[in-house]
Parts: sequence; C-alpha cells; structure tokens
Amino acid sequence: MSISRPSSRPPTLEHVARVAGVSRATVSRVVNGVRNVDPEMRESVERAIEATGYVPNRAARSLVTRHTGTVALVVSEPERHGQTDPFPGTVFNDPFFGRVVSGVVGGLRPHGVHPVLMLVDTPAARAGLINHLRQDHVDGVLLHSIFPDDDLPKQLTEAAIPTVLFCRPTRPAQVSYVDVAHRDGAKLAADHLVARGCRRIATISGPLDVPAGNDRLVGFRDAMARHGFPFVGCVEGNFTHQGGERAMERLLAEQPDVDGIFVGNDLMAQGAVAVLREHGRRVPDDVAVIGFDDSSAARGCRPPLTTVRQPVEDMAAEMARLLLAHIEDPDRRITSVIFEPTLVVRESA
Amino acid sequence: MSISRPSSRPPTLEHVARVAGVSRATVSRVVNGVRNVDPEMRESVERAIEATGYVPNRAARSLVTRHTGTVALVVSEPERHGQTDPFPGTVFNDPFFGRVVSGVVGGLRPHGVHPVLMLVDTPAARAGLINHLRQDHVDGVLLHSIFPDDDLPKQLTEAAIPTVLFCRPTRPAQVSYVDVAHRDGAKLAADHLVARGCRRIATISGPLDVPAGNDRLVGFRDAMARHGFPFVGCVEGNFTHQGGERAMERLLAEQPDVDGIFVGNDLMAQGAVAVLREHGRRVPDDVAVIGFDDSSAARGCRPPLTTVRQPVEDMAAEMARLLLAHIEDPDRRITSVIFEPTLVVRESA
DNA sequence: TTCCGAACGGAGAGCGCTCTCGTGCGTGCT
DNA sequence: AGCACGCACGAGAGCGCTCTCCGTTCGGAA
Repeated sequence: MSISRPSSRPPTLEHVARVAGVSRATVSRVVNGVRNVDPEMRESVERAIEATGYVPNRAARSLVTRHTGTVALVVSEPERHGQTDPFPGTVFNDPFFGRVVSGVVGGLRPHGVHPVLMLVDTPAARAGLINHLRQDHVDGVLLHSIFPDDDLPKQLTEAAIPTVLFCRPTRPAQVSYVDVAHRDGAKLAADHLVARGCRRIATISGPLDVPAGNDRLVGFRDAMARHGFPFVGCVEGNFTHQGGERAMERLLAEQPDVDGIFVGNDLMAQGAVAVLREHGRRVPDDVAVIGFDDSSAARGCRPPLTTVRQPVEDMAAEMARLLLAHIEDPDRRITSVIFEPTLVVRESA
Repeated sequence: MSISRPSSRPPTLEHVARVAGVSRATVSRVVNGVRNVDPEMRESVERAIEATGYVPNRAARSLVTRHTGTVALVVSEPERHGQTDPFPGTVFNDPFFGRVVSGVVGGLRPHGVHPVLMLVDTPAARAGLINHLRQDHVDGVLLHSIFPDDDLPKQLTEAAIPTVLFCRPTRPAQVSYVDVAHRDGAKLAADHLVARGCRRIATISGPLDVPAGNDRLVGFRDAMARHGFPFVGCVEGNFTHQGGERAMERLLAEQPDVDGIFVGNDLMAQGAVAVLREHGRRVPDDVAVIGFDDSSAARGCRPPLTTVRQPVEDMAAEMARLLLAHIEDPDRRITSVIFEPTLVVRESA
C-alpha cells in the first residue's frame, strides 16, 4: 500500500477513500450503512477498510452528531462524615451494586455502549455533576441514588439529560424509572410468616427516608393488618450487616418473644440471624427470618435465607434499555416499569 | 446578553470570545491556563465564561489533542458455558470487584477522570476489544483479568495502549502491574496456624492456573516446610463460596483429623466454615480457619474470620495512578508495585 | 531617542467526521 | 422521442476546539 500517510496516525476516512478510489462521503455511507450504495462500490470500500485497518474516530463523529454512544452510571450516595479512609464507601461494597452493574452491562452491551462510572458523594461533586455531564457529552444517565431527598433527578431532567432511575425518586420528578413492587414483596413475606404459624411477628426495616425502606415496612404492616395483626413492631436499620445486628439486639430487648421477623434486606437479615444464634435462638425453629433481595449471599449463608427476590439484574437491564429508548427518541414519554418480586423459600423461614 | 446564538446549542469558545471581546485563542488560553494572559483580560474572560455558562466540548478537544480524559476498566473473565441467564457472571458478584472499583474511582477522581466499564467474557468481545478501545479513543486501560492464560495484556501493549494490570500477568508481558505479595501472605497464615498449635494442617487453594491461586499455595507450603511440615495437603477450589463448601467436604473426607486450614480466599473460607460446623466441628476450637482478602464479609460472618488482608482499594488506586503516569509520559518505564499483606486476627483462628 | 527582545493577542489552519446539496445518469412514463 | 423523476455519488461546509505563527505592544538598555 503506497498511499502516503504519516505512520504515526491511524487511518482516516480520507485514507480509506483514496484507497478505494471514492469520496469520503461514500465511505462514510458504507461505514454507517445508510442509503443505497452500489454493491460493487460497497465491497471495494469494505476491502479498503480491511486493508487499512480503519476504525472510525469517535471524537470526530461525536463532534458533529452531538452524541457519544456512552452513558453514565451515576451512583449517588450521602457524604460520609468523619471517615478516615479515602475510598468511596458503602455502595461499592454492597453486593447490590455488582448486580446493578451486571444488569446494566448486560442491557447495554447488545447496543455496543459502555457505561462510564461516576460517583457522587460530596456536595461539590453533586453540584458539579451536571456540568461534568455536559462536558463529558454523555448521551444519558442511569442514576442509582441511595441519597435520601436527592434532587439530582430533578436537576437532570431540567438539564434535559435523558435519565432513568433505579427506584422511584424520593422527590417528585418527571423521569422514567424501574422499581420493584416493594409492598407486594413485603406482603409475600407477611403471608409466609403467618402461614408458617408465626404469631409474634416484628420487622427490621431499612432507613425510612428512602422509598425502599419505607415501602417495605408499610407493605408489611398493611399485609399483616389484613391477617388480623393490628400492629407490628419495627426497628429501623440501615441496610448494612452491622446495622442488622444492632437492630436485632434492640428488637430482642424490646420483644424477646418474637417468633417471626421480616428484615428489609439480606445483609441485615444475615446480621440478625447471627445475633439470634448468639442469643441461643434457633433459626427457623424459634424465630423465622425472611430477608429481601435474594443476594448471592442469601444462598450461601447458614441457614440459607428465605427471602423476597428482587430481579435486580433484569431491572437494571430494563433501566438501560429504557435509557437507550429515551436517547433514541427524546420525545418519548416517561414511563415506570415495576417488577414483581417473588418469594424464595429456603431454610430460615 | 444580546449575543445571538441558537438557544438550542450550548455556548462555544466563540460565544465566550465575543462576549469578552477577545479572540477564541485567548479564551482557550484562559480555559487551559497556558501562557500568560493579561490579568485584566483573563478576568473579563472568566466573567464571560460565567455569564455564558460555557463548558468546553470534550469531543472537539479530543479531536485535536488525541486524548479523551477517560480510561477503561476492563474486566476479563472466562466465558461461561451452558449458562442460561443473560447476565455477566462471576466477577460482578464477587465482593472483590466492588473494592477494585472503589479504589479505582478513588485514585482517578482527583484527576477528574472517570472509568468506563468494559466486560470481556466471550471470544468475540476479546477479539474486538482492541479495535473497540481504539475507536473509543480511551487514553489507557486498567485490566482486571481473571482469565487464566489471558493474552490481552500482550495485545494491549503491542497496540501501544497504556495499560496497568491488577495482578501479575499469567503470560509474560511488558506491562506495569500492582499485586500483593501472595507468598508473604500465605506465610503469615502458616506462622499463625503453627503458633496457635495446629499440627494437622491443610489448605484449600484457589484455581492453580491463576497466579493468585498458585502463589498462595506455594507460599503456604514453603512456609510450612520451614516450620518442619514437609507436606501440606491441598484441595483445589475455585474462589467461590460454593467451591469452598465442596472443597471442604473433600478435605474432610481425605483428612478427617485436620485442625488448621488456610483457605485461598474469604468466600471459600466462609463456605468451609459452614461445612465444618455442619460436621459438628467447632471453629476455631476444633479447626482453625484462615482466609485471604479481608473482604467485608469476613468481619460480618460468624465467627468473624481471621484472614490475610489484601489492601485491594490501595492497590486499585495505585493502579489508577500508575496508569495516569504512563499516559502522561508514554516513555515511562514499566514498574510493578507489590503490596504487603497483613494478618487480621479475629476469631476463626 | 532608537533598537531589541520579551510578552501577549489574533488569525487561521486544521483534527476526522457527517450531512446537505448539487450533479449526472438511468429509468419509466406520456 | 421528450420529459420528469429517482438514485448514486462527490463536493464542500462546517462541528468546537487547539496550536502554530505572526503582528503588535511595551519596557529597558544603549
């Protein structure tokens, strides 16, 4: 190939065009598969692409098309106060995060787009995010917020950045989201505990200022009321293992005769089980425990956890697809997709 | 502000220049902080930037500078055969992954760069990655490979893409990496078990075709030999909880009188502990168990796991910094940074 | 005052791509 | 045979930025 080109630079459309003996425009049309191109010419262009090892330059393309083919996966979490270690905290260590990533990657991959990961955990980052997103020229945002009272959703929609949330927004916002029917899940747990014969039932909830925490509690109490239990004691936890332990200690102090517990997520449920055992209670014989999520640990722990399965991967994949659809058609009206949880009965209840 | 500009488009350098009454070049100089600009002029430009809400367009900038300010976090894992679910598998569910991400984000953030997440788990993805990276115009690659015999490192360096690995490459390659001193960690475990009085010691290793698995086994046997134990029985596991259970079952069958076990990672250690308990063995009284990693679960499980701590977050952050340095100076010579593990004594041994 | 150099601003040429527009040709209709 | 239409392709104008090059200005030394 005697086409002169500085060897340090990758081949461009121009080079391919010269090799194929056509114009840039034609090569572009072949590359993007638009309009009718003479089959013969198309083939010669394809050969030229092959020969030169041409790969389109995204930056140049983005510059004119004004979109990048990447989306941001933004994780918004509260600032940690008084922490000494410099690393982002809770989210990434939550097994939940891995499942979300897994689903997002799964949903995005067929379309050849990759998520860029952004963490927002300081007021500064929060304030700068919008500008950052504009600058980074990201096509859309997948927002996973565990920040109570987050106004990022509103800001994003106001900035006209296509956005889809994981979980219903805390504050009202014109934005699409995926979620699980928390109340239905809680009902599943209530029904199971009652059917199992538990009569002194309590619950350890997640933080009540986030929908996932509150909805599960409300749904549980609601379902229990229908079963004739007018009030169900509750200790508020924080969705962590340790939080589950502490909540269980308190619950045991307040209600020592408890025989069935619905716990807001699996992490806390494991903590609760550990504490119960330390207090000599057998699970499920003395106390039945039901978790929420069906995290991978739920299967592995002892006893294996009966839990309300949340199809996190499917939800995250759907979130990704929804975002792609919104990017494709900016006028698409917003929607919510609610997934039904299922009860996975193992040994803890 | 009566500067005419299509309201649908974000402000450009040009607009800012007009508002400030200077040339594009001057605004560019202010934005990039290069050369000296008259303080008065600089200030007026800054006011104009403020007034217009200008944010530089990355695509345009990338087009000329030929770098993007983003790096890829590539996760390479073996293809899963005969799996039915469509989601990427093991890596994302491993708590390890979250720690790596956490460290990477922590190391990248001070420099304003974000990782784009890419999963490589099929031959097709493997083959297409290099082109994909060129196309995506990523400045560098952080590679976390759990693929035995991966030749991605070699391919990346041959493609002259700045790359840093998490863990020593399986095949020799001219590439920087961070790693932990697996052997030293294994020695820590050996010393502790022996000091504790264990005399019938065995080990459950990770996969022997990955360095992390093999090195820990070799290091352990080596240290044990120095303590006068000429041979240490080993069952090979696969770094998963379930794999730990299975390995423990086998170990118990082969060596029922075992009183001390070093397990290749925490996930397997937890599985092993569960199986031991099911067989009526008390941990640590009958059998002492030491894990590896110090994952968050090690602290939460019962009994809390004595384990060899690997400073994953620090390692990942260092990996990120190393990559940034390689990007900054492409001629920088490759290095390895090895972290020292520490023994975290809890209750299991 | 004259001259030189340093310092700073502006003009303008691209970076590699897309996309509109215009040209020329072949086809079907009257 | 004449005309209009459609289709394939090329020309060329940008997208928003950086960076080199050049002109201008100003200060200080002779």
